Amino acid sequence: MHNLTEAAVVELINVGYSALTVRMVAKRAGVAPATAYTYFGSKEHLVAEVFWRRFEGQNPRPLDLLRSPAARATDVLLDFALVVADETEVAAAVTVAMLSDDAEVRELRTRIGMLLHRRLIAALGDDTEPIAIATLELAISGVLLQVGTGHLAYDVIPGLLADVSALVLEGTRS
Amino acid sequence: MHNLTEAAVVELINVGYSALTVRMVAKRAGVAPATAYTYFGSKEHLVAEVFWRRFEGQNPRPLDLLRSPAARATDVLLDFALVVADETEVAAAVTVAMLSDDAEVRELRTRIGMLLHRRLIAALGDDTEPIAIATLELAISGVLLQVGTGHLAYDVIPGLLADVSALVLEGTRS
DNA sequence: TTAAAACCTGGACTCGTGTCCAGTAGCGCT
DNA sequence: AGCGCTACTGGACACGAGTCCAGGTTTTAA
Repeated sequence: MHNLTEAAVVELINVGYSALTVRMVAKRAGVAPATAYTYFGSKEHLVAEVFWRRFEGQNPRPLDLLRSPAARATDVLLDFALVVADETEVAAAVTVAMLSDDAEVRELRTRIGMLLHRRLIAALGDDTEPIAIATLELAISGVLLQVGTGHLAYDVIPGLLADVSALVLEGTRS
Repeated sequence: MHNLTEAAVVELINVGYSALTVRMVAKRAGVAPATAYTYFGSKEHLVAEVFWRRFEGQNPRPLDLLRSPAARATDVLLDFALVVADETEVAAAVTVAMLSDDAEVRELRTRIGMLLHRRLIAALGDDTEPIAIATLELAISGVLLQVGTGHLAYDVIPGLLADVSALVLEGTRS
């Protein structure tokens, strides 16, 4: 079952999301297709789970109050993005899968959103302007989306997120 | 062929994206499935085309220099979001479809991104900070995504976009 | 040791995707 | 009227998603 998500990653890297078949993932994990479907109700659920496992399993950097709020926000967002962004195929797959209207995927989506929200609040303090938090959350969705579509390269993400955080939290423009 | 995109919208509203079948859309448009596939190489392409047609066909409000830059940006973003956001099913479908790695969809994605970019530049002037434009673009992607997943309701969009524009372009926080 | 419970398996099934192609209808042009 | 071009058709095809189930294997616990 753990093997399944790992096998899914390998398949993603090898053949990409659209060519990924549950049957192949199952074979790679040494398991019958029917078994795979008892754990993951859909291809989307399987792939979305990859993201959730990695994100949840991450231990966030400790809060460092000496750094600026913008720097702390950047760290949180960067951790989030880097969960998958260094493997373009995986990022693309996860982005698509996460949009499914599958019940299990919806559940994961909610959990991920809440965890990210909590981490941002933890990093910034709960007296931060809600609109600033919301804007950061919208921006990071956008980043994931752009990475998934290949319109944003991996190596510009850190700089971009730092700029966005600075703009949103400090009004540092240009 | 025009009938096809219109039929697709009806189907989306009736049964949603995952249950939408090209065969049904074709039948509704009074055309054989094979014919549908000569115009649209994939289900994703068909749905993405709905967005593109509507967005391109929109005639943008005239530039009103008396209003603030933030207000002008809000208009552009709002026009973009409202292309589909008032029909949740359509928004969800378009968001998913747009992520496909299909060549035709990639093409549409690029065109849409460029047109939005041009409209923002036209509204704000080409001396606007690139990071501000980029943040707005990321945020609007995020909005589309959140609407598509049902995590953002239609009626909060105008207020949200106005707040984001104000924050990003004027540093108006709280 | 043995019975019950939990888990896995192969294989069949429905249905939609996307492709292909030989045939036909319709249209403009001469 | 006759020609040719383009558009559409229907039907067959390979293949994967997701479901189902009867039977087998392993685990647990008595």
